Amino acid sequence: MKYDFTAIEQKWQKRWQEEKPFAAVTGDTTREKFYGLIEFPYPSGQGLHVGHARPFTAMDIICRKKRMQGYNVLFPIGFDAFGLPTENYAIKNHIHPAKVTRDNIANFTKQLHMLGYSFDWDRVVDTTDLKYYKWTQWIFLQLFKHGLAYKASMPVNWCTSCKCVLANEEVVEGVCERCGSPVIRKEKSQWMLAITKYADRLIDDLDTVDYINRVKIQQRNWIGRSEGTEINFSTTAGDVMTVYTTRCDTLFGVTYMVLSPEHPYLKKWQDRIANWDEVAAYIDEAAHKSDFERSELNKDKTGVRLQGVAAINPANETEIPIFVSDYVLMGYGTGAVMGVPGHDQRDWDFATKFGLPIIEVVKGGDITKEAFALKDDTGIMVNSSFLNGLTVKEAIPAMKKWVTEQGIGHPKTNFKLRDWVFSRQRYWGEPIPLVNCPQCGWVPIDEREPPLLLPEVESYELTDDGESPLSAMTDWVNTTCPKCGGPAKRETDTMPQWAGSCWYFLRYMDPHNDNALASKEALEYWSPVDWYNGGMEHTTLHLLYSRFWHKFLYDIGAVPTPEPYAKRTSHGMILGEGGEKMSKSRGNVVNPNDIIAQYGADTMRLYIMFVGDFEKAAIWSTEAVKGSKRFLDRVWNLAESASESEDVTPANEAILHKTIKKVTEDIDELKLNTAIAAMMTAVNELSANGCSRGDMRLLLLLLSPFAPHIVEELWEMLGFAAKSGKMACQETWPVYDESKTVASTVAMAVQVNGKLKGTITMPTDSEQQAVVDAAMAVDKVRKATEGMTVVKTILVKNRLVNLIVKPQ
RNA sequence: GCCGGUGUGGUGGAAUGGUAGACACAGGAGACUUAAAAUCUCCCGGUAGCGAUACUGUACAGGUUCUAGUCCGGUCACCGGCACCA
Repeated sequence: MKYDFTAIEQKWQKRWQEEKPFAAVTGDTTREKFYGLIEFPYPSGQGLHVGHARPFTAMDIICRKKRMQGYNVLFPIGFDAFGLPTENYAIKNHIHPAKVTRDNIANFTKQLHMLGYSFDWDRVVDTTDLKYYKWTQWIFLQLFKHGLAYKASMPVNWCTSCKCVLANEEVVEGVCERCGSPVIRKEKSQWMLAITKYADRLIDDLDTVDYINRVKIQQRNWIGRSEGTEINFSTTAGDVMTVYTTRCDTLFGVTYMVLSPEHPYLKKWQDRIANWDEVAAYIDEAAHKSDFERSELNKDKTGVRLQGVAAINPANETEIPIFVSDYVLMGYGTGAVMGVPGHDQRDWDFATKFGLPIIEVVKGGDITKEAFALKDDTGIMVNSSFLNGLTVKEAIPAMKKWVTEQGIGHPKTNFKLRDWVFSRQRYWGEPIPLVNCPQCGWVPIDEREPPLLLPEVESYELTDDGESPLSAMTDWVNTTCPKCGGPAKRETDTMPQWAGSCWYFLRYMDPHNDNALASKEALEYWSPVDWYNGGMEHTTLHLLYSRFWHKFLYDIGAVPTPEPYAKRTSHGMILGEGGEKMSKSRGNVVNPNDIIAQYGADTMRLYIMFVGDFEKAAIWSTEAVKGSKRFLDRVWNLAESASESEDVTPANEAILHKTIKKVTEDIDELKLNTAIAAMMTAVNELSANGCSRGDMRLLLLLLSPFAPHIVEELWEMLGFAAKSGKMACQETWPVYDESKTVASTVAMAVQVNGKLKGTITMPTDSEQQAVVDAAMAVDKVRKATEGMTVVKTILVKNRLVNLIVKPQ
């Protein structure tokens, strides 16, 4: 019989879905659970991409093995379906985004089935489903009620093409992450989420979870905790000006101050500033630049000195000038910095340009050439009164203590992380369930009322002033205040795409619940997610946001664990044939459907796992796919030629046990490429030795998570299915016997002075004397040791012997 | 600039400090075939040699060690992230 993959795959996919579904979770909550999670896809019009196949296949393998090992496994799938591409497509083609979403989900579903993934299809989640997003809205309302959602007028990133506010995280190199158009700054009243209130816990609790290191490091750097000091400077204007510094030890070296152009004192001091016209012009210029332009253009420092106002250095009572310069950011610290040109390179550049004095307060560098910033702990304090003679490390706490005692400052922790801009002036997103009442302010809709439906609109186009399309729907906008009953208006902004993905893994635990986001029992049993795999690109966005929401839900008692994911791994990208990113414009996108049609889904699954180290980027090669197909052909032929015996062939025992061990361990460590290589080696050996049905049985069980269709077919063909009444995927995962993985003899390397001279075959666990005797019998060893004395022998059991020799 | 990662045959990639190149792809030789495809067998880092073999080889130049692709310090290149963060 021929290996007809198309027929086989259709047969088994149908059976798994209709006749013998095996992937649904069991209600048996006494069994140990395993919750394996992949990042649910955005159902784009392009359909599934080989980039999806890599993480999906890996987690499918892990979950299929866990099921065979007896776990109660939850392996769900869903769709993150709100978002701009769908909305833009809808606008362009005049099709309702809900319809676009439905069609795309149907297409994705078909493609996912074609790859044989063992998702629990009863638990599909769609973020645009009212039954789902009413709970997204519910979580938002809880955030609002706890003061973590607030409205603020602030400069926001405004995409000139999408006509939409973007989060800082969505702006890449000054352009919109999605459409590539320039982003400018614009003042707008926005809903914000106070993620910064959780900054400390988001960092500290990383110690409690098993994430790969680079994810932890990236999150820590993104949150950017910095332990410093706030110090108050008095000014000749009478106002006290507060600065933030991590180097309070250099206070005696401060020779000027700089304010950010947005600093409120500038306007306040307008009448005192003699050169106000010049200052105002500078402020205006800065306001018209995007963040990107500001950082681009500021390689050369610019700024204006304020005439008529000065500050006093509290350490030595010296009067120092104040500047305004756009290298100081209003959004970080206090929007004001103290200038220490001797020990900060930016300050040094600035002081040199404006001819300001440079004072050395830490000895160790040459401040006439460049700033002596903190390197190692080499510097010793000078010109600093009571700090003189101390190291920098000693001086920092000493100065913190001093400013605190003097009442002019205090230690302060700052974060780079900003609060999350949560509004979008868009249609295709969750409506924000708030009402603005002229009497009562912002009021949440009544949670007991029917959920706030995203209404049908005539047009999804933005209004001319950049407001959401919803704002044009006066029937919907005009409502009554839930509190006082007076006339009020609904919020017309919607939530960003990240909202729905913040908690979807909770919904999978109990997806049809109408009374809660999930039942307490389901949450208790399934939390936390045992293993979450996803892309590195989501490390600082989705992964951080969802940890934040989850911590909040934990605080209000809605979920039982402080962290959502126990373990996080990350896959590398699949690059096109030329080693470049796959993209439509490069024309190097590989469609999994084409590979499935030509080679079958099992080959596709195997190849995408065999292509390389899972965590690293890998280059796709359609040529190399053949190798995986050939392997399956060999498995097929081997099964057909297997002898009737259901016992394991003695000659194959060692290789089979070794392979069970290797595949079992490699799957747990996500080393799927070497697991497959081990099975290839086993097949090569079994072919050479001749194999029985008993041998085949073990091999098929190991291969079952990787290439499930062909395995089920062969399982049936060899009569195992008829005998046990079970499919291979329902069988018990094979266990290896350590003693059987070891062969009776081993090949050992013989070295003389560390150089390889030959190999010898020895009984396993041979003692040193026997090994040395055998080694000395090797011609090359005898030659190399002739006339020499062996001064030392190093034996590594079952691996090598190294003879250290010296002339006699 | 800072943070993280990577550097191994023609290619993708393997190697708890212990025989570098497993397993594949491509290539070469042969078998089968009228022929091709498929399949099977063998070869396949470099230099020298008919060959046994010798030397050499994991980005570069060092160090530690009986032994280094692996550990340590330095340099270079590439990839990803952040970027005036005080």
